[in-house]
Amino acid sequence: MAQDEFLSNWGSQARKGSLELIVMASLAEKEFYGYELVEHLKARCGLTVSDGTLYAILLRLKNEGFVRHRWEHTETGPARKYYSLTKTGQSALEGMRVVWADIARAVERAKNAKERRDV
Amino acid sequence: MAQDEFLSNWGSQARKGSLELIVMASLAEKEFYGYELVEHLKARCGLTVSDGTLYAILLRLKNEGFVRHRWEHTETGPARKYYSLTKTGQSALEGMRVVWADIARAVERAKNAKERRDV
DNA sequence: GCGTGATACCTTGTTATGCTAGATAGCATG
DNA sequence: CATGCTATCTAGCATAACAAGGTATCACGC
Repeated sequence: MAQDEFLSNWGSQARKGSLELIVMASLAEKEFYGYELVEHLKARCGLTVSDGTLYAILLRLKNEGFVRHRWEHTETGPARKYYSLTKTGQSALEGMRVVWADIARAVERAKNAKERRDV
Repeated sequence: MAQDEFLSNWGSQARKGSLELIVMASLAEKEFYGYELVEHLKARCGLTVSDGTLYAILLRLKNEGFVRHRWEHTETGPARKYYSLTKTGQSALEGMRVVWADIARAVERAKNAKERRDV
């Protein structure tokens, strides 16, 4: 595999899970509809996510009971499905933040092992 | 799904990719043999990884040309396969660190969105 | 009315990775 | 020769990101 191709693929794998956390953290901030969230993630987090990926995540979160949605009609286009975080979702988000912090810490430790050993 | 079960499963997903980065960063520090690495990750990074997971990673990294290995016989037990990072692996590790930093930054931004918006 | 484009939602199939559970094998001790 | 510790490797499963495509609404030009 070419180096660029490897990195691209590895990035997809490394994003697993983190996207769910990012979506839930965003919904904890305010309501979003799907299409809006795609643009939000690009502008705010520098993440280019395809809408197919995002809708799959929202569906999973809904099946888990972490988000709910309400329809809102518009006069300038198709209706929008606004998502918001449930109480269960907020509680799950707390747990996910802890797990993520553990992973991030493990990566930091491994990355800085050499420097810290020299101290 | 129970909350604990969800978190456990989500953690597995979120670890994807990060383990490869952690292993390569560890090998950049010094040589390891597989079994040793399992204990190293537990002690140093607080990560409990099964050996099956680790050997699969090492095999993939070897197929990519990121690590090489040498056998070393012992007198107190079975032979050990010592892994070390190749030049290609070092270069890939640099790229992975950049990608990981992007992901970590995106998560941090999403997590802190509320606070920062209030500033 | 009819095509084009923008908005907005959803589905399907592929692929890669971590996890569980097992298999194999050397050495030491009783 | 059975048990336990070390050490490596394999097979099958579940899950999430991604690409590609489909459906439907509204506005605009012709």
